[in-house]
Amino acid sequence: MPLTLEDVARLSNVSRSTVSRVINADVNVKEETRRKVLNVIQSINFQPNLAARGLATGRTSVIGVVIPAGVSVIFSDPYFPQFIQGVSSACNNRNYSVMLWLAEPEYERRMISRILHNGLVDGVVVAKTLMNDPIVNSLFESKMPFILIGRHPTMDVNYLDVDNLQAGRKATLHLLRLGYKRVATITGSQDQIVGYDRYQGYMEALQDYGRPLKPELVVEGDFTDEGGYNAMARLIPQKPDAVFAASDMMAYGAMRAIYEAKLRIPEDVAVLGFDDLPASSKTTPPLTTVRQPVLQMGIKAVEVLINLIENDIKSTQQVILDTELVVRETCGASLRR
Amino acid sequence: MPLTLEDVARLSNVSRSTVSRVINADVNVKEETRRKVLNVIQSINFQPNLAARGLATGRTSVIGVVIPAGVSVIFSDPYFPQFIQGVSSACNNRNYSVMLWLAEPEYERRMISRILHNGLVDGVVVAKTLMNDPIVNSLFESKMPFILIGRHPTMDVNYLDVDNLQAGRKATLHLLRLGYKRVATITGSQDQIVGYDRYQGYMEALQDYGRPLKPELVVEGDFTDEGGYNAMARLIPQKPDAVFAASDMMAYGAMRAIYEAKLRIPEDVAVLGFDDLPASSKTTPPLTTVRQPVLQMGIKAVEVLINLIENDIKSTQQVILDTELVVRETCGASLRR
DNA sequence: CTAAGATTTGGGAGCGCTCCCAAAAAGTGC
DNA sequence: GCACTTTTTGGGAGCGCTCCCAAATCTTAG
Repeated sequence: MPLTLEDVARLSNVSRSTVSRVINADVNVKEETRRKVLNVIQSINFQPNLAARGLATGRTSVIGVVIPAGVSVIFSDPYFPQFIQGVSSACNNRNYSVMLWLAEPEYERRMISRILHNGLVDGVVVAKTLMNDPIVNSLFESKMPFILIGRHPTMDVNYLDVDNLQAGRKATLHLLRLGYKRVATITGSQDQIVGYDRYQGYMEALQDYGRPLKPELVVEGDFTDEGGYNAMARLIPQKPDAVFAASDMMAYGAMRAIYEAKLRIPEDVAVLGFDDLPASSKTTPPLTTVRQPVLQMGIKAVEVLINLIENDIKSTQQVILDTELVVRETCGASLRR
Repeated sequence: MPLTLEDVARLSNVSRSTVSRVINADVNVKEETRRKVLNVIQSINFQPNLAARGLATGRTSVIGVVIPAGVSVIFSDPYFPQFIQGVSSACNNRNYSVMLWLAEPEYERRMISRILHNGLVDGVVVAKTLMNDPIVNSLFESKMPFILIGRHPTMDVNYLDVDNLQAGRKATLHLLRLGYKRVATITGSQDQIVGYDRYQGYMEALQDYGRPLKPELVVEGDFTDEGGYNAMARLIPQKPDAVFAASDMMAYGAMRAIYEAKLRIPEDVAVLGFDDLPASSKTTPPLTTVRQPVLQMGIKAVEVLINLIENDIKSTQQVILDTELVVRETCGASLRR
């Protein structure tokens, strides 16, 4: 039922091969012929069958996006929709399609097999890398092009990241410069590289300022609202005057905990987040935070990946994007100067 | 480089055909042979090439998910991640893969072409239907199996929905029963069917109670926080004592507007939302809302769709899932009885 | 006008799988 | 042990495309 190259060939009095050349923009076609064929293609709205093309070329023009994050995170964090939006947009642009895999532990092995051996995709974007992700190891051993979002601490792989360490440092320094004495942090999960890096940045900032690291002012969260709330509840008895939360979601939770303890923001406790989610400009008071270019990360990741695929590049590439400190009210900057 | 059926055949001393039978669980294979072949498959971790299979069978075991909603919505609404999670989970379960398309106006025509004519997918789930979506029309005219999330007002198509009208009615009745006299509503976009239906439910509830519809108590929102805030700002001068927002996001915005007007919730204005987002149990006070089984919707939609595909069903199917009124604090139920 | 070269076109082979039909093997009854 | 049926297996054809090589056509210079 669907149309084939052969149909187009017949209708335009040329051969299958010539039609194929026209479709693939081969230069060796007489202008007149090209026009004739293009007309036919247009008029019957012909689209080549991608399975057949994939079989013949070994390429599918599909890239896979793997989201290893657990269920809880993807539910509540706008990071992923935004990232996927970027990926999707870049793919549309380059005429690729997006295959989405959410890693569920039960299916993980099967999923990896499919990705690697089934010939479904030309390359893979791994959104949010865990410290020891089996997918990354499998990809590394295969010859499938892939790019991680978030640097990898040990392997020499393609990745795209923001400089979380510098960003964490920048955020913490901002609080220290404002004169806070007991700057606490709610870290992200330490099995995620971003969580680890932002915490390192916190520690470096303390060092820059010649302040000792006080373990009682460090609590590990899990990037969720809930986690931020619980962490802050544990932090409050330690009387911090400022807290750097490694995600906006955790900052929201922390703010709730602070209010429930009848403390004021930023007068009693200043808060600084990370992500600049859309809601962060609308908290009371508006949240000071570090903005990540999430959409651009999706776009850029795809561009790098497609470049890798199409030009068969072997050397690894690392891309670092900038973050930006967005100063609003919760850090108390307007009060303190 | 990748392994083929022929390789497996050679290694297990049978023919290509027999291996194919084993892989496709054909009954006409001697048990002994099957075991032998399976062993080889296991030991070399063979995975059939899906492009080749797709070409031979005309099926890809991939379903497409189309999200026509505009950029702004997908950014901030946890509905989509959760829905996709359901879709993905059901697909993993049935050994399908998910192709994701976010509709961007510039690429819409091309996207539709790819979906319909490229042979990439066996069927399509359209998440959130707009009133006059070109994608729906194209799908309807093609023979591609598809299912809409959200009923279609005029066409006889497969869909899965919650009974938004009843839910809107149930929500409004809840407020009326609590004795509120001026029950306002912030509707969803009226070019989305859900927005329209929930508003119909609101009107029916008023009718049930013999109350006239007061146009000054109805403002159209766009399902976003921002839209809810603006709508509520316009509503406040009309002195409503309760408001039914057609989404939780809008309810959040409305609550901000109410607080900024120095009014109390629920004493001065009661609020009722729709969706039961994770954050809704944590607003101050916690939001009374209508819960939709979003995850189940994703799962169920895929199950219906795969059934349609695999059994080549022609008659249309409509599935309606139940909603649940989640009574918390913002409706003032605990105060009023 | 012709030979050599450049441009353009056509058709075979093959990508890895499934489907179908026919051949081979195994089973059955007398 | 033979004829016949049933089960199991093998191999050809073909899905719709690309790639390659050779054939056809057009150019150009002598």
